[in-house]
Amino acid sequence: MATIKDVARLAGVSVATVSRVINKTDFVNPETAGQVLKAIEQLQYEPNAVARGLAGKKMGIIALILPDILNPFFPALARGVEDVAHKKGLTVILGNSDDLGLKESSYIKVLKKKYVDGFIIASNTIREEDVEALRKERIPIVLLDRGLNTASCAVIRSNNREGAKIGVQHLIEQGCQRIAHIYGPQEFITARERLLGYEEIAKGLSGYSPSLMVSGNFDIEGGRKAVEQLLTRHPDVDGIFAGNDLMGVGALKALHERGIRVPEEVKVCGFDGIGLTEITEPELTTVAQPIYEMGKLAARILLDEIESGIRENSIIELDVTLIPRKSTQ
Amino acid sequence: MATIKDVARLAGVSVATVSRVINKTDFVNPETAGQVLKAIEQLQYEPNAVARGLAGKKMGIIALILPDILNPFFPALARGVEDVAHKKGLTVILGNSDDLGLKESSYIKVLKKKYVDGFIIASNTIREEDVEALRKERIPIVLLDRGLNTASCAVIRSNNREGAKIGVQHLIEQGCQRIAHIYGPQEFITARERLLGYEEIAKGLSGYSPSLMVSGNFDIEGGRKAVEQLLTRHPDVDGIFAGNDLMGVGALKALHERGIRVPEEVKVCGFDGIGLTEITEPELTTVAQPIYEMGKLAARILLDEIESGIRENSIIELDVTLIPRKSTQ
DNA sequence: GTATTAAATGTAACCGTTTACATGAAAAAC
DNA sequence: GTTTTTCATGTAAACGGTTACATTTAATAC
Repeated sequence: MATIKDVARLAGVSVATVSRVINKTDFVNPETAGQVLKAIEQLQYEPNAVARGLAGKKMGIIALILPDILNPFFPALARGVEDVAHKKGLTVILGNSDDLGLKESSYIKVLKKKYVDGFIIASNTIREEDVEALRKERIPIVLLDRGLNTASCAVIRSNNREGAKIGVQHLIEQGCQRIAHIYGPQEFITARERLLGYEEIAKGLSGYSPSLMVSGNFDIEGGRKAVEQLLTRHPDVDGIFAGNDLMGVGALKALHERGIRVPEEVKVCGFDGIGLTEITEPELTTVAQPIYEMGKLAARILLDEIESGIRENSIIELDVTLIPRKSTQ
Repeated sequence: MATIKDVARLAGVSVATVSRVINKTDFVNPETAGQVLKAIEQLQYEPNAVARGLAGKKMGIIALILPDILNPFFPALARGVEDVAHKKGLTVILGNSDDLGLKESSYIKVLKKKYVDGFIIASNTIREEDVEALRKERIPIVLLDRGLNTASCAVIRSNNREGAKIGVQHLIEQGCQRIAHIYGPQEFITARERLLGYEEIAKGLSGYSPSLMVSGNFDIEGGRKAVEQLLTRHPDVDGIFAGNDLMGVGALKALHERGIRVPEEVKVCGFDGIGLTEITEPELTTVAQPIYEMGKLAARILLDEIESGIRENSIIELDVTLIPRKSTQ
């Protein structure tokens, strides 16, 4: 592969001039520039990204660290990030943290050494110190789904509490009186917020009882078990608001196993809006986050910060939308 | 951040010696090495990966290019690749090609400039020339699901034809007589092989007819439409072998809409073994590929080639396994 | 007509490693 | 007691760019 020196030689100029032409970083006599461009064309020259990276401390790579790409929530996010990055000529490094602080830190450490331009981290467990360390080194970072106590960097999330209220409200409108909630791990702010949203509305119902809230671990199996537990406590539930779609699916499964008809006897609403909700039987009503858009937005904000160098601290809360389907009609 | 020069200074040796200690690339007096190690520790020194990359033409990054991470087949693959890479201290760059040759080439071009150590490409459309170009520059590459005509690099895939035979055989064993096949785009070798496998077995059935084969585009909607078409042609089908799980899901949906009971009236079998198959109602019998394992294997082979420098040309065909579920019992 | 400024380009240091080659000291060979 | 090896380390040239600063020439000011 040709190097900048080859181009300089062929064009009869110095490497500095070639660099100037390539990067449009300084004025170059149009005639000279023409020579350089011709040489570049002739040699099929392409600047080496690593050399550039070494000189400029930026490799044109953004790091996307998320809990687990196998969790159906994250592919859409990743795709959103990648689409924006790709359009701007950047590439994306993907890391699965399994929500393990240690793994996260290790990714950050390794990737800093690779001069990634910035980080997008979807994490419920990231430590404050990690964010601070990045901030100190002026490495841009955008967080997804992280608590607002930390406004030391841009945070993108959806309006979880409002979403929960919308979901519960919908169940009420569909005629439910005894509405249960399956909540996710309370370390996760998203799970906490949704629980609060549920409580806020459900508390006002005549059939309300705190024991209508059961824990479900954010996965299918958790949702199933939660419903089994719930049914022994409250055989008379007529609505279930699941803290995410996976638990919603689990709920549907458990109900189906027990021969309880959805939506006739019990209505179920999920949260997230992942693709799965369209293939259950019945299809699952859900409070949908704009997942793909969140990924795109995160990438855009990060790229802005990378380009401008000015730190973005805002917390952006995106609206969710109810998608009514068979499971509640 | 401390550099190798700082370490050299503090330890009172040359940078070459430090480099030797770090990389164990040459003998160093244990006492000197001790000094160096102490200095490294004291300065919290970590070698800069980009400088290393520039010097060694390897960034410790592997590129994973796949059609679309949103397609539920691929997250498991990506996770397999990433897990192996991470264990060896490498990172993974993810690219979505949308099965567009142009996008693929563009990724390859960009990533070569970033000195990625190697490529894993899951593609049905990759061009021979792209592979050759990489081979020529001695950049390791592993292909997933690509035709055997090209044995100029390692290829990993599962035994699609055999899998199809197993699936159809299973339907027969469950008592089906008129078994239809929904096939994927015939540009894809996987789709062709599965079709061939189906034909091989189905041809022998008394109720066989070529019009039992309908095209379905490898997605849910395609599967649904295919079944609608199929039912007008052959209202008496009693078994459907879908070329992949997504079309299998579509088939279930179409049948459900028409009030045709699965498995009582029609049995359905999919192919791939993605997670979706466990949440349909009824759960979908499928011929499962070891997706996660394929990802791991691809990464392992690639890493071997990267380390050893010796070119791997084998075609590895992995076994598939039938997972019998409600949709065929 | 000299001083000042602007325009265009070159020189060389720097980014942080690796590594071929050179060097010097000590050990082995004769 | 030289000569040859071996061992341990240093020197400096890559790797392939960017960029601060210097330099040269032409244009403008006075």
